[in-house]
Amino acid sequence: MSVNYWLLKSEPTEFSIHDFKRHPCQTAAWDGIRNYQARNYLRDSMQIGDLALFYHSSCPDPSIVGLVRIVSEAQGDPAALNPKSPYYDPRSTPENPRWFIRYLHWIETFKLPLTLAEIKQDPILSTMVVAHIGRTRLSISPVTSIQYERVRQFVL
DNA sequence: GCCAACGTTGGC
DNA sequence: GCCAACGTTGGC
Repeated sequence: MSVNYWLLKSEPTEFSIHDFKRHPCQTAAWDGIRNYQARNYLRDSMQIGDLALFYHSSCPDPSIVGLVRIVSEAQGDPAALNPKSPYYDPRSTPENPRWFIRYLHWIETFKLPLTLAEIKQDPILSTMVVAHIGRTRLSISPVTSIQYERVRQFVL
């Protein structure tokens, strides 16, 4: 079983890579996914041990800023069951969850973040899903091993 | 704050 | 099942 690579988007004002590093056990639930394609990646395609590039969006300089690891199976998102949560969804039940979370573990904050502008300029990285207008809404996207290795060359 | 892109909803 | 209207995302 090989390791898959992913890219996960987070707004740094909500939860940044720096918040992640300071989080207890450097482990946090990845929750609030309310997009079906992202849900399917999270629930069906991710495997424990997979690596994910951590991307800061909706900020002055959108960038890949670090690396995290998927450390749990998919679990029902409890926020979907809480009527007071902005992520509440009455169609989700404990027996039949509609939305899911994964626990992630912080691995690394890159010394040199890789900006979206740089991603778009690179012939290999410009093929990444995140670089394409219209796919920017996808909060979880797959990354190839070639793309991942290319990112590593920049952030070293 | 603008707006392109596109997912979701709901009437038919 | 089509598709118009609407809502959301997110770069700029």
